[in-house]
Amino acid sequence: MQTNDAAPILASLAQPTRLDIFRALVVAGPAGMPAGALADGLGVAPTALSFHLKELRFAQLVDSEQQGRFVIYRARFDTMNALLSFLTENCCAGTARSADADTCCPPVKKKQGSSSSKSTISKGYKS
Amino acid sequence: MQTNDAAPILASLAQPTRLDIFRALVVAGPAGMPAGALADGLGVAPTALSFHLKELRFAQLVDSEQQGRFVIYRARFDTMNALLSFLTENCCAGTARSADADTCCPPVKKKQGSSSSKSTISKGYKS
DNA sequence: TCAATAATTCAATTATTATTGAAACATGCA
DNA sequence: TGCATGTTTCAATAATAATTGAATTATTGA
Repeated sequence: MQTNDAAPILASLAQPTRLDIFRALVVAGPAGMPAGALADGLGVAPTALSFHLKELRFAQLVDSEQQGRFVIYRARFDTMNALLSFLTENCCAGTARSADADTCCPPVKKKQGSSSSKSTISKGYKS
Repeated sequence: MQTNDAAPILASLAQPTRLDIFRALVVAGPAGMPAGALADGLGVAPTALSFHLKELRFAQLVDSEQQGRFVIYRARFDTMNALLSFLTENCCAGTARSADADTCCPPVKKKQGSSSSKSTISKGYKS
């Protein structure tokens, strides 16, 4: 994944209603939920819900499947996993990962002076 | 963390330039980088960079510190960790976490029929 | 003090997103 | 067929965000 793939996915999660929708679908798990149950549960107007679900589907964060007159929505864990990997992939650059619950690396007491690591964008500057 | 805390943080990452800035700062680690080096490395106009850094600072994703005539920016790992925890906290609802690299849970072959889990928003519907 | 460098603020423009209500489409059942 | 339910589309409006260039502030060194 790259910046330009990740940004639209993040954008679709960056809206309270959509974030709530996605989280509800994560909790619902593989069984998914029909649109109406989401609307009722979250107190969102059907029109607004449809709009947000469309955004989430476009970002590949959810799947939908028609079941009778319901449309069942499911969270796409594969996309979420790819996003999380992308967000954490440079997190531990050069440092060991904490044994603790932290997913991204904590600030580490570093020793100064070793010249810039693998960054392609670091640029010399004199302090 | 709650939806309304997470959404603005996600929003500040949901913009390609800002995502690149943040990732560059993650790679730079605790030493951080001055604004100008980011501008040069990423090819962003100083004005635009300032705008985006302000957004990131507002979202508490970066810190800044004046050092001489440079302003050094650093990624805030604490905020990123909190965000990642929030995004993954319901991921494995009821299912064992994969031993693999997946941070969020993969879809699991589920058995149907057990009534809705701990969701507060699930709502009965007949398929 | 003056000039040069680093960074930010301001104002104007453009582009994108979210919300609403009305209408339309689709499915299931009497 | 015809009505009720579930969901989506459309059009209009309101709100937010991003980009640009010019001007401003702050720091350093000649």
